[in-house]
Amino acid sequence: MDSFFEQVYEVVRQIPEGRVASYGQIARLVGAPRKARFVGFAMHASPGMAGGVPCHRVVFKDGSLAPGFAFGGPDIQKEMLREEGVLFADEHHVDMEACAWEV
DNA sequence: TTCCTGACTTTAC
DNA sequence: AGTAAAGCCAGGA
Repeated sequence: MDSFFEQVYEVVRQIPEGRVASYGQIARLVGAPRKARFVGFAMHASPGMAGGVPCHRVVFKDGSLAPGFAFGGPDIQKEMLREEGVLFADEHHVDMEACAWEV
């Protein structure tokens, strides 16, 4: 697959544990800062962790999660990230300052 | 081909 | 700080 989605998957796949990246950040890494929306769509269509795509490490630019489209609830995703060592600024906001994925 | 939709981002109130 | 509207690009019908 040479589609834009594959590029997103490869980038997301490189996100280490305890680290989170925003959609715009990933979009910029693939060379398309305007396609942030498609990054999210790619996550939705992604095979998940089974395919090496930890979509739970992908959050909004402000660190908030996706309510209603997460793994059965943003609380689950939050707990998963917390288990990996991701710090939280709020109950539904990740501390991007401390856990922002740096290339 | 055109029209519609979408895990986003930014700006404005 | 929180909510609302506009802009953006690619894919599906």
